[in-house]
Amino acid sequence: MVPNGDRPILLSKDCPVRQILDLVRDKWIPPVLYTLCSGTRRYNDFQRQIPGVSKKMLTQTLRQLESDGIVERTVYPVVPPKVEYKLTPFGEKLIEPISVLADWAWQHQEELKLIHERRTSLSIVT
Amino acid sequence: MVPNGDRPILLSKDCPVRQILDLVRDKWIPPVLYTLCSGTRRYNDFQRQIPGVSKKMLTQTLRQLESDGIVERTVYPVVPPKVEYKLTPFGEKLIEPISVLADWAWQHQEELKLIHERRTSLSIVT
DNA sequence: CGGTATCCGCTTCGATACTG
DNA sequence: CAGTATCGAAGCGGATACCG
Repeated sequence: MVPNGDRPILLSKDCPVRQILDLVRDKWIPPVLYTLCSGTRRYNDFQRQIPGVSKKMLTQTLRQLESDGIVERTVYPVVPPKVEYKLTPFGEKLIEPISVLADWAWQHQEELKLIHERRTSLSIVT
Repeated sequence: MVPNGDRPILLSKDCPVRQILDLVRDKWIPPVLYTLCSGTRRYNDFQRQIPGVSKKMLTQTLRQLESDGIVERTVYPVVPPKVEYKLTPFGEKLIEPISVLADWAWQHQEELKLIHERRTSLSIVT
């Protein structure tokens, strides 16, 4: 982030920082990754553990992560259908830096709480 | 991120992780913070250094960051107008974890590049 | 120079209904 | 159980014009 050295700009589509931020920008990707941290999950597990996610968005997110090589999808040919999702090795590596962000957030939750409260109180006025 | 211990869920609005992710989700916040890393900046500096940002979004982003206590805005009563922006102490602290994310992205740019290329080639097909 | 104001397209996302 | 299909509202964000 800090412009040490002579790295290219953060803003072009070719910039890796831009690319990882784009991953995080996806509303449901962090919740899904979080759910997958502790192991293999089934479709319904996500629906129960992630409050407010619709089937549409859940499927869309899982498909995206699958085609990104972050999540592996396994279909068992049984009735009723059984589908399992788990992190790929790359997916597990991706957890690391996000964890750092998460840890920092927990350590500074008081400041973040202030920001959030100020934002919501403003949006009520407007 | 990793659900070690018995931390509350990442998904509620009260969760600090959710809150910092919401900051990063804002399209123009990372570019603006990046620009501010190396010191005080004026309005026009952002417009020149951040390709593609409109005045509307730039102003909106700066106002947001100001009311969040992340950026400090100083107006000099001169003609022509002169306005300076800089990070607050909290803003500078906020740079740390994002830097970690950025460093990770640079170290894994090959994998990220693959993801990005796959995504864009798919969107052309669709 | 450093903004506001307005219009509007486009994506995002939630709700609902249906399926193998 | 694990999806797919369709619709429509909301709002993000770009373009343009104007202002103190």
